[in-house]
Amino acid sequence: MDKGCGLALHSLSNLFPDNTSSSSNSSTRLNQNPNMFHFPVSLPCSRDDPHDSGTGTSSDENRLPVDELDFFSAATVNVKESFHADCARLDVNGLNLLTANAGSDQSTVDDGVSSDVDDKRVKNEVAQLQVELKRMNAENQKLKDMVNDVSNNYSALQMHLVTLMQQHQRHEINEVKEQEASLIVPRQFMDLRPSGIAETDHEPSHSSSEERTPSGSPPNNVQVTSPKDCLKTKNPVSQLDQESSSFRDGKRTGREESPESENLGRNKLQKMNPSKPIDQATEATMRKARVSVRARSEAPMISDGCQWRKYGQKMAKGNPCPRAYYRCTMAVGCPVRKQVQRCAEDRTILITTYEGNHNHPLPPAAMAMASTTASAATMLLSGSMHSGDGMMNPNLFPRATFPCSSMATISASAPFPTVTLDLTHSPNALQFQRPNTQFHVSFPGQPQNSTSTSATQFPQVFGQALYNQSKFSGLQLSQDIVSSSQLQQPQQSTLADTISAATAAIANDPSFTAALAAAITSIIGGAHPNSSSNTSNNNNNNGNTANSRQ
DNA sequence: CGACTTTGACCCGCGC
DNA sequence: GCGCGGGTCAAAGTCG
Repeated sequence: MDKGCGLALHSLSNLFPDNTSSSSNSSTRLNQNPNMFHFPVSLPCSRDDPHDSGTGTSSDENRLPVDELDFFSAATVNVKESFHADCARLDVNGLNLLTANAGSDQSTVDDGVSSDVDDKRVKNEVAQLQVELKRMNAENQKLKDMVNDVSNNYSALQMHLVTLMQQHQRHEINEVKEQEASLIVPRQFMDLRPSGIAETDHEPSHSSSEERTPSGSPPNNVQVTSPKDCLKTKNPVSQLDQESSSFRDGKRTGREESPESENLGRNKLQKMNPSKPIDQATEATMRKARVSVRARSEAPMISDGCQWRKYGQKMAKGNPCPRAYYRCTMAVGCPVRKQVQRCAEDRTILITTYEGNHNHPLPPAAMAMASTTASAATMLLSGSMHSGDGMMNPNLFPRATFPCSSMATISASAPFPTVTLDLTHSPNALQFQRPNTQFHVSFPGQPQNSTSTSATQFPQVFGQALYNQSKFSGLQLSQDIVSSSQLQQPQQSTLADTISAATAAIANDPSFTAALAAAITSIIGGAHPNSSSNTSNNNNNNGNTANSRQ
């Protein structure tokens, strides 16, 4: 009940901001913590304010202590009048507090009568508290429903997004294949590969995923297990993951889970079967497509909802900070890896590069990041893998305006096609300002100065993924990305507010859970984010052992 | 004792 | 062919 008293004091003071005579202590407390959540119940301690000197009025007791009764008997007129005025105003404010007792309390100073009155008042207060408790429970249930709705909507949107992306990719692949078919036909006559491979290579009925599956790999190496099939039907994201993992499975050699041997097998296979340069390049690009996130963080690693195991560390050239290599450990054989390195120029900037797609179910927090990487890989492939010279074909990108086009660059520095999201600029500027985030789209073999024509057409669907990621993964997000994604978002103004509040919290604490709490808080629209960020942050860190151990 | 990190060695691709 | 740099492996060490 002590906590309830504290809350009640704040509530009462909140209702009576000009009440200084009777509740000086409560006013003092309010001033000390003006941001405390104002629980709208103010019954048990409303009367002990004037003499709150440690004796404490317990509402669990039906009878007040004698000294308190004596206090009532000897109370000054000013205090009494102020108290009853408080009660009257409390009633006016719709809480119906103490009004039944106010008159009788004013009419008598007899201890016995006052005791009865206090009993009634306490009972009344208990009843009021119970009503309020019920109301709060109902409100909590509403909030739970809201959170569930948001989560469900997010999942549904994510699935829909990936489905659309796959459809789009298939469409583009078919178009390009038709275009390339006429160019490749003369070369096919020079191929020494078995005809069966050529048939499968150009089998029009195959989906894009099947086409990415190495047709030259031994069939018995392709794992089509029932759990994965279940994943395929359940989750489009997992379906993407399954595509990438299945083609890796086809490459596996002696060491089952060794990515190195995968590369080795892939390279050997490519040497043995050089007649499929396009598909092999496609596979390599698919595996090497990367999403790089630059964010300011003092933590050794950003929390993204996955569990990672460090498997290596190297000193990269030109950077005094070591580069750490992590592998996803949420499932055996998950091909997803990430590299974490601090920026050489600004060591407060943490550069996290993701590669690959998960082949297992993910928690919601990790789903956001997985969706982003999958989206990035898909988008990169749709623009890079089918152009004959390795250059990105802008015509393959859906038409979408990208507000930060001036900040987008195409770099040849990246060895693999890489999308870089630069989130290192001032989080305060995220509130309602425009471009601070730089968005880089890097492809190998492209000159640095061939800027932004392709990036301007970068699908806004990726912006959607980034929006989701930033909202649910604890990453800072610029209004640039958000604004592009909001082209598909209803309730734009409220979303902007939500994102602004969430990013403000994220700037202080880059953990996912804190961001989620802040986002939910902002959706709810009233509570203070500091009430939940600390504990949620601790919980989140527990889920990332690799992070905690560093 | 199992899970994880550290770190030197190894492999591979690429440029010269 | 050689050297460099990136990426990974795996034995040893560490931690809870």
